[in-house]
Amino acid sequence: MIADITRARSPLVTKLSHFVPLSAEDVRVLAALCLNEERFEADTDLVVQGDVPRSAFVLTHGMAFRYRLLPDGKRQILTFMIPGDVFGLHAFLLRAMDHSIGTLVPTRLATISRATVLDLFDHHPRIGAALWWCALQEEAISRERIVALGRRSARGRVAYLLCELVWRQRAVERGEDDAMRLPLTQVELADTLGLTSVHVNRIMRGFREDNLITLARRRLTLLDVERLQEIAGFNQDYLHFGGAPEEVERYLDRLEQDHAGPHRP
Amino acid sequence: MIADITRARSPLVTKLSHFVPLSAEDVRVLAALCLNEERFEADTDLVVQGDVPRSAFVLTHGMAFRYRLLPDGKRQILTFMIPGDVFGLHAFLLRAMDHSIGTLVPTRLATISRATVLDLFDHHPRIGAALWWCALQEEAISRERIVALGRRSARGRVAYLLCELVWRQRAVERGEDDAMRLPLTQVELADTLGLTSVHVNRIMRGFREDNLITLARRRLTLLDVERLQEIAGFNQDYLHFGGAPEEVERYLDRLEQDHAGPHRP
DNA sequence: CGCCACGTTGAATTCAGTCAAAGAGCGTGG
DNA sequence: CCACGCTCTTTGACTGAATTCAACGTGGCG
Repeated sequence: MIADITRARSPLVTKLSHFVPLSAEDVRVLAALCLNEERFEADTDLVVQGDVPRSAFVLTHGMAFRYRLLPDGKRQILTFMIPGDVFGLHAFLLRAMDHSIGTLVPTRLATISRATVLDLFDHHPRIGAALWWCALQEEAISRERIVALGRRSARGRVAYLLCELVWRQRAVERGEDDAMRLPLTQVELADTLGLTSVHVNRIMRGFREDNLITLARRRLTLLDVERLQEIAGFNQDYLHFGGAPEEVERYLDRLEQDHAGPHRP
Repeated sequence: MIADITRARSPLVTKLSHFVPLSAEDVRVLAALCLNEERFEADTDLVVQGDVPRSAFVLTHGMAFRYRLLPDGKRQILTFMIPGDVFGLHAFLLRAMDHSIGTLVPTRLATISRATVLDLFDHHPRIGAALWWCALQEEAISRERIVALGRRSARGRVAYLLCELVWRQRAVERGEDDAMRLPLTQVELADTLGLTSVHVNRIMRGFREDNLITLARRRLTLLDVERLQEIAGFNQDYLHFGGAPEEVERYLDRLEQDHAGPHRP
């Protein structure tokens, strides 16, 4: 039974495990969360600027992105969401979304009701901590994006984005470490990095000519991660994959025990 | 007594009140939080990249900024913190800070221990909600920065930053609506907006020549907010000052009552 | 008074954007 | 099966916004 769950380990579980070690019970609870998936086609808006946020979601398959449309028609892509990413955990406090979320490819979401979110925080401290952690990581990713847009060259920005996506992918998927599906057009890369698609194209060509990447049929492979990270000034520390400090571990153990009584009588 | 507290209304209370209506009790609790201030000089690092985060802080006086230093010596300023801003609420989950925080002017902080943070969330639901809200606002500010850096012209970026700072200031301070202390050098503005200080200088001169701003002895006044917002494509909605949806209000009322028993027997 | 950090200005340079057109890949339907 | 049309990619020539470099002001403070 446990073996089954482990084999079928969802991206969510894999990701959260990087932050906080989860109990078998936690894994079971998380697996249950993802049972009711809803499917969406590619190029569909999941959430639109101005909507009232309702529940939280886990992205279980596919890929999506947050974006803002400006009055003059320009678009800025804020972040990409890959399997295992959670969003809208506390957004229900807001009156209106300040950005939209759209799919890049056919995508599946599991909805988490507000009640479930509150229950997770109340009764599953390790999951609660891990979810907080996801929020922290997302903030860190935003900060890194600001750094990239503010102070990196166009080449550096492209290299940085490729590195980030591959590192995040690594954290939720077994197997191929330096390759991934990249269902992004050059227009989308440009709208993410504050560049034009023409310029992105020239930079990608450069990378291909220098044997740093291959990109065929929407598959990206980083041939020389070292060199790319150097170009990007990339350091994966900001993703904070690497567990909690001792102190937090101890704290969570204590909470776990406090809950053990009522929950396993 | 209550009148006294109201008169001395701290920036923190003023800011949180924009999000969730606070009870007199809440105001008292928040006032108590800010009693033990620690003072720091200008140009001092409060937190350094790599530090293990320990507790949370409220900035009560002065001004600070989050920043990242890059290997090549460049600096990117991430956000500015003004009185009433809270930081580090959940950062203690992390092993290491991925950025630093420094003061711009003499600044005072009140420390909130981890235990206090947890107590606030457990026993003062309205404060807890308001603090969550602060986190949401901060995320929204980061997203807006990404939009500015990615898709706005240099002129638009400068205008946007001035608007944001003045709007945030308005939310914590009575009186002058379109003016504020701006203790930033042009180098700092440049490091915030992904520009060079030379270019920032030329843009500010332009704004002055067009009678859009005055800037004398570190005091900034926006003479034509409308026009500046137009240049920036600025819309204050992303700051989410404006209260919670009905639904959340009702939910908080319920929680409040649940807590009324144990706390006021 | 004179230092020093910050602000201001000009001229040359460059990185990235704009515009325009051609090529490649892919699904669809004749 | 191939031709068509669509979207995305690629390429070149030109333009322009912002940077770089370098010098000169200036105002606050010891």
